[in-house]
Amino acid sequence: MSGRQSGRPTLEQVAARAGVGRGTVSRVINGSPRVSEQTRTAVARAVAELGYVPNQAARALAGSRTDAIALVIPEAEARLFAEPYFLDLIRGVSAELAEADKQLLLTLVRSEQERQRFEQYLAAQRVDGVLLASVHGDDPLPDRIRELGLPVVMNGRRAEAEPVPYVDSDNIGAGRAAVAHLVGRGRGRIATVTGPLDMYVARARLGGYRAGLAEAGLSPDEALVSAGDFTEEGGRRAMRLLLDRSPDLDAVFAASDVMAAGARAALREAGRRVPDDVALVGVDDSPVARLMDPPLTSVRQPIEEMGRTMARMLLQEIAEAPQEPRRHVLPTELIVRESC
Amino acid sequence: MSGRQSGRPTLEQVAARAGVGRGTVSRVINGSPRVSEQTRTAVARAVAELGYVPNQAARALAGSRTDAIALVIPEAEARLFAEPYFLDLIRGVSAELAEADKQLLLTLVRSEQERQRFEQYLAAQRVDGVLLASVHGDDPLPDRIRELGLPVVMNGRRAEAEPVPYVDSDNIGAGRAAVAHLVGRGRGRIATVTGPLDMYVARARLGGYRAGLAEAGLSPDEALVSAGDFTEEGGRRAMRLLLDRSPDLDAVFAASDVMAAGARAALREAGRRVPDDVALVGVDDSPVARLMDPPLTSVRQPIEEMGRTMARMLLQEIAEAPQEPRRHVLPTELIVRESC
DNA sequence: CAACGACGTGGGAGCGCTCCCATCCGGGAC
DNA sequence: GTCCCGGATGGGAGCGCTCCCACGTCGTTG
Repeated sequence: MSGRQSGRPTLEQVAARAGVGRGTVSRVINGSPRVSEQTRTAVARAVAELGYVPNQAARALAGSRTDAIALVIPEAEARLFAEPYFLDLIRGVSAELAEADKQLLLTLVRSEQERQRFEQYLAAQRVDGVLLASVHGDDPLPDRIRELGLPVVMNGRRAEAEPVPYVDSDNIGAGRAAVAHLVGRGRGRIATVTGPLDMYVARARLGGYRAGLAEAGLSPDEALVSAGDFTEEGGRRAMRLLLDRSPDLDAVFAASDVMAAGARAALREAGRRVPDDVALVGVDDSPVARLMDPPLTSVRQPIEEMGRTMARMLLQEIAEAPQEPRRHVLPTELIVRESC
Repeated sequence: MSGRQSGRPTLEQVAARAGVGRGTVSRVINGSPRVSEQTRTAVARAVAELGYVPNQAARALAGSRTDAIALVIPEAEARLFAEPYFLDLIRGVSAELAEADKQLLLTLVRSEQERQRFEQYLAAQRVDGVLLASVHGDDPLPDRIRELGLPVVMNGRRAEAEPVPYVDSDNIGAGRAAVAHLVGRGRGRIATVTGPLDMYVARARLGGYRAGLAEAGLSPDEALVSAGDFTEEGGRRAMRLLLDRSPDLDAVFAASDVMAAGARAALREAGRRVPDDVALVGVDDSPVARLMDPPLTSVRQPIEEMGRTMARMLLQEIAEAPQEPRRHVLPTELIVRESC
């Protein structure tokens, strides 16, 4: 209730009130150990009395660090995965950053022009590091950012071997688990609707599918593989193609829930019952899976946890104290419902 | 390709290169008209040659404006509306801000403690203004922020009469449109599953439902009104209750798609066919609506447009040049599908 | 008992920009 | 020719902080 007369208080004013020097207050604020207990309390009281809050701009200017990190999401993908994927990711990142008292700058990139503008930001020293979601197979951005000297962590990777630090989910394991489950239910003609194969995530899930077949002693059959594009319509088309080519299939592993929904519609059109005639498994465990009829068995990714891990890794890179490895592959989990 | 030797270039260096003073370069950068054409070009060339990008922190410190705005989303709601609602909103906000070259700081608030921390940020002068999504009926935050002297714009409102600038969708119109459609299809016993009535949005949709009945000359019946909580489970419970109380109902207006999905499940359990026995309408036009069986008729809100409008309003408030009114109610639109 | 670290502290020197005032220049009015 | 005015320009004075060096003031060592 005091000392509020002229704008926000500054370090200087706190120092005067506590009867110490500017440097000392700064030390207390930043938790330096080189301050006596007595002084510390005196300063803390002055801070409380004046309601002092450090000016972020001044801090950033003097200390050349912003306490903010950027999360970049390509707009096209945000639309594609309309699912809560990105929200979950954001939630995880946000939670971890909040604990570290860092700001989250969200950047939706929707055009090449905006991507360039974003590189400008980086150059303007607005953030201490960058989180990249959903990187394309040939995206040069991660490397560009590193050239600028900024720490980066990606969600997913561009290829099996990825030089830039990343957090991915075990997409191969996801495919294997799905196939194993279907095999366990007695299915022997298991088809798959893949994502676009220029994305590593799609290739990995397909690889898992193949590995699953091999482990079950089933021989691969390219007629049972059809490429979708992670959209519902794409799933529908791919499913029609599969039914056409291999009418005897008795199960389908769709590389995403949305495609599974499309496949389900195509199955209905074709008069196939789920799960009686054809069992169905998706990936993502999105709300859509729960609401489908019948509810969809799906492989869950720990999306929020990926977000948290990314943020944690980035903070360590920024602190130049990477304690964890620079690559993380988090486990997936099969959620069994009535679709198989 | 030049002058890259010592960190990023500063204003001073650009000035030296262009053979002018610091002030002049600043004027050019900021588009001041008081610069001769000739000087302007010379400076522009120096900027390009050195790859100069203004340091944001220095700008903020000297100019006391940050070119960043905060978007605050209560975590609980983000979970509730798991739908793409917030992503769409973010998309709109982001698009508008990108055009104005402003940064978007996303803040997910998940506890009272974090809310207080957020107020600290504001005091730390990190942002020029605040966008508030999904405000509770009795949320004091909007007023608190205004007390701090920061411009605010909310998404939705706390009550019919709302002092703080806001952008809302026409929820009353949504209810009326839904009912009118059902009446047009020959339904006469139209029930509704509402949202939690301590939220204005829920009350408004209920109000629209009632207005719709009145306009059709149907008499209201409280046995046809049941409160949900915007969750699937809540929708299911409310629907069961309605079937119990009014077995003769022939249509339901659910105040959200998610609740409609719950209601649909309850109808299935009860052996009622949709739309033959009971017609169903939701609100949001979310992906869930499209994927339901049968696909759900739903009232679409212009979410992304709301985001854009909010951002535009806020920018005007910041510039102290509000050209638009401080309240916006955007129209909704009925998307007809097979559920009625 | 002098010399010497170690610790706690004060405050100068910037960080890179914006704001603003003083200065300069040229052309028109008298 | 002199005076005046307005537009263009240079650069000082901060903005509020961090960094770091210098300065006591002790307790300890030889």
